[in-house]
Amino acid sequence: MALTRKQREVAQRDQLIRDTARQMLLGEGYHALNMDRIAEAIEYSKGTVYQHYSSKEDLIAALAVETCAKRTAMFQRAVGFRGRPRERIAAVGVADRLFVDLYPEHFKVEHLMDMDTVFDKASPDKLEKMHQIKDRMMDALEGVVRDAVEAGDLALPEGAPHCQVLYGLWSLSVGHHMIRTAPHRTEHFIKQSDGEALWGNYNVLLDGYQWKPLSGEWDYRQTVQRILEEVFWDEHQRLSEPAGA
Amino acid sequence: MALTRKQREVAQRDQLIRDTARQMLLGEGYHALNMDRIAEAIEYSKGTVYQHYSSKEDLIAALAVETCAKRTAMFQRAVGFRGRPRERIAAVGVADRLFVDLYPEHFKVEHLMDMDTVFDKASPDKLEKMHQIKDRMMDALEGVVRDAVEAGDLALPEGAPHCQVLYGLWSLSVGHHMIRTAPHRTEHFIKQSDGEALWGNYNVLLDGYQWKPLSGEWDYRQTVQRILEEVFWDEHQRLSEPAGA
Amino acid sequence: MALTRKQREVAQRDQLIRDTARQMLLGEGYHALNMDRIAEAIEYSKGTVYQHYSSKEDLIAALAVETCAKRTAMFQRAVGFRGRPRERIAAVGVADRLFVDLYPEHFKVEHLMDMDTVFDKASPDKLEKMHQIKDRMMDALEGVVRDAVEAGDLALPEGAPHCQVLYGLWSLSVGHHMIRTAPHRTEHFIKQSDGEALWGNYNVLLDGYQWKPLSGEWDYRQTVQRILEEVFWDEHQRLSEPAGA
Amino acid sequence: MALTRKQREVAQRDQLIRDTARQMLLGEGYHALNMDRIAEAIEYSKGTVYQHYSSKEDLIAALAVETCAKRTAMFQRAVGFRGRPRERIAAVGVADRLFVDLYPEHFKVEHLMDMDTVFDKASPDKLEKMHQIKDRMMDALEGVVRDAVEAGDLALPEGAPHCQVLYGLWSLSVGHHMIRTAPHRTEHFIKQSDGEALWGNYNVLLDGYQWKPLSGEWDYRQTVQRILEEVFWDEHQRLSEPAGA
DNA sequence: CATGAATGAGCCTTCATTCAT
DNA sequence: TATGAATGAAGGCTCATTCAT
Repeated sequence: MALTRKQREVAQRDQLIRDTARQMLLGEGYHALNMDRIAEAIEYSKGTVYQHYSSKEDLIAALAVETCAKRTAMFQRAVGFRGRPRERIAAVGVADRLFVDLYPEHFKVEHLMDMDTVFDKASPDKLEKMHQIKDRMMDALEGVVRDAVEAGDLALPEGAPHCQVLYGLWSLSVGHHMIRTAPHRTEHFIKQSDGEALWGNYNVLLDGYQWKPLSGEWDYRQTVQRILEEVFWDEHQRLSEPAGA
Repeated sequence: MALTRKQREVAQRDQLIRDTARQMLLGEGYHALNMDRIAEAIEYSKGTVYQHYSSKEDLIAALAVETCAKRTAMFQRAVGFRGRPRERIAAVGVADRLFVDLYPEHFKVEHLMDMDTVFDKASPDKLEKMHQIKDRMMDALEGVVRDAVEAGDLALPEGAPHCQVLYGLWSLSVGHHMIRTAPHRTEHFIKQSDGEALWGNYNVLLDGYQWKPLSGEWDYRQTVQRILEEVFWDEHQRLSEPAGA
Repeated sequence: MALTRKQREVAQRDQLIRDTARQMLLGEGYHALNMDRIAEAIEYSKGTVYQHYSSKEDLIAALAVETCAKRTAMFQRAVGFRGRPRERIAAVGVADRLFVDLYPEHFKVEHLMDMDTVFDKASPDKLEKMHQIKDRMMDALEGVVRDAVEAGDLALPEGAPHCQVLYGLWSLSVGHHMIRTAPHRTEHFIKQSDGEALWGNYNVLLDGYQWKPLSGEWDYRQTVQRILEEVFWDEHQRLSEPAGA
Repeated sequence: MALTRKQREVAQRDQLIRDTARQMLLGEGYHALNMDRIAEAIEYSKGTVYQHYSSKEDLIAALAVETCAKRTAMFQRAVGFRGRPRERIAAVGVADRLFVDLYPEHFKVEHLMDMDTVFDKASPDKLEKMHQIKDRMMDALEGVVRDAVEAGDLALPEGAPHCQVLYGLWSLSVGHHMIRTAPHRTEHFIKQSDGEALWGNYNVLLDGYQWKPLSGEWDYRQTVQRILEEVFWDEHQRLSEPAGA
């Protein structure tokens, strides 16, 4: 048990490094993200940072893996929500909404992995892990679509492949994230609260696919409330608290 | 008039610089984009490049402005398509589809502007211009939505602000672009041809908004054909030609 | 006596460290030689390595001292070979030949001591020891030359100081070692087996000094055989065995 | 012709960089040799140094190539000395003696090329050039040996390959250089002036090979004088001048 | 105007060494 | 005594930017 404390410290610092890196990325942009500044910010030496991540690219990959894993886990839990497929896919939407707020820089990091030399220099096991996580995410989502089709709740348009609906939801989500985290003046169309914009379109798209809404009267609010309470209470609480707490 | 030739040469080189920068960005990624390589590629000196763009950030901003202007222009032309609002907004969808293929790096550049120090160092007039362009784009798009509502073709869901539908379309588009240009393995959901995926969801979203389709039988293909012929013949031709020509 | 086991363990580890360092130097070059890798290779911690050697330079000095001592010891035994001076100096030649094969990195290490900061940072007693060893080596060698001169077997050229012959042999040896351990393409002149090249010139140089060969017919092979059997049987055996044994 | 001045300046700085690097290597050892210090010493920026040599390894390779070329050139001139083979090979000896004094760090640099990652990172053309230079050197030397054999001046010992004599001379030279440039206390055997030690053994080795000396009485001094005057006057003068001049 | 040599701040990374446990 | 996490000086290299020609 003597080791456990050390290990905990290491794990904590691991987290600290990633959080710091994320914050920099979000706050001051890509160019502000460098190993020197991270070391300075966490008040450890550069060498120590390198004992956690063998290179800058490895760190970036770790950031991506971490949030991707969180996202997958949230989606898996969402998919497990008890109810009709439409309710379960709605839970995914809720998960996504929460995820944006919890990890607003997620797609920034993912995009970084493309622009940079990350693929060449990140440790292969991280890349492999990443791929597995994404596979699991797709499996979960596809499960809901399949269930919906089987249950007769969803009839895909003729010629539309099985995955098109997922691609639509995915695009909406990615686009939303990108627009959200841009420092641009986007007040053009965003006159709604952050989540509303995504959530509204999310459901409209599902409606467009004629994914059968629940029992005549579909009460968004109530279902969302149930999802939050039954599946994402922790995340919901965390976001409701004042930021500094 | 003696100056005119000079001016033309300058403008040509301007274009050459931007095209070269774009190509590098798309082909070899952000890290390969540097002033040395650009100068080398265009076979002019670095000093000359700096006479066109006062800094690297200024060049990147210019790239963004250029494609954004193209996009706006295409959207404006799309909006001017003669027909019912649904046809006009379909024309916007067609424009977007063409735009992705013509300037696949557009959102990469836009994203660069966020991650980088671009906003601080790019010339203010470029940023101003950018804003104007985006405003014009929004005006054009909003016009269609307003017309649709006035014509009774579109009834926005209760509580949904006027711009939500645009935000949905915009997110879809941005998300699609980002996913497209990622070197990731995205074969997960993309089993359709490039344009299909976007186009399909674009229309489903409109359907979701219950934006009235034309005259009972809505013939996608025929309308698209008309749009291409009447509005985007040039762009369509350019994309159909063999790349090298 | 309880300590003795501990002491033995320490001495063993001492040897292990030096052997490991040597192997790295020979196999992967100077840049691969660092305290981290040594610690890893011997499966002890870096701190432990530092308990043996107070600095990297101290370790390198120890390597040099060790092989230098071996070399001196071999030369002293060679010099003690029973026979005429020419036979005794031949025994030195045989010793050198064997030494190259046993410690091919010896001059690499010695050279390192020059290039590096070794002299400033190695423990003074090691440097002192080194000097003593070299003195002893010279004493042994000079003894043979003196005996040869006294016995009338060798008449140094006019004006040639007493030590010139030794300097010649020494240069030959050092040069041979350096050429041998270079990864260069040296196939230019080396068409002989490894030892032959050195051995041949060694004797030719002695002949050049008109160092009287034994009894009319000088049989290289037989004398070498006798030297190996009577003086260097162990070393000879060790080199004849398969490497892995 | 306008360019010529620039080019001259560049060439001069090229030389300055190499000279500075050499000086550091000789004076303060390998660890003192780094790009920062070189830049500082030549009073140019690091970037400028890198415009001359693309990497540290490339610079080291350049050092080696330069002195190796000088050496080859000197040997080629020596070989061209008019006289019997023995006189010509003596001229090579003289060349070597001068070379040691002119470029005392030569073999240090050559050795560096082995220890370092030089082979991997130096520009391939430099490595190729190096090889060619060495080939030319060997050709020149072999020519003399062949001529000596054909002229009946030299009868190689039975079984000794054609190149053994060259290997002997080469070893002597390398060994001498290494011993000379070592900061060790080598006063053990070196009681002669610098050149004497090498020169003496050089000739003794040739005698050992029974390479026929000239006309009964062979006058070293006079021949050396002739060689210096006819072939290496420049080098000889340069070395005779006070160092600082 | 065009050039491209020169600059130097800044970044990533390594590794000898120390010291609290 | 053994450990190995932490340190931070040092070094290699890049690249946006300037300016004398």
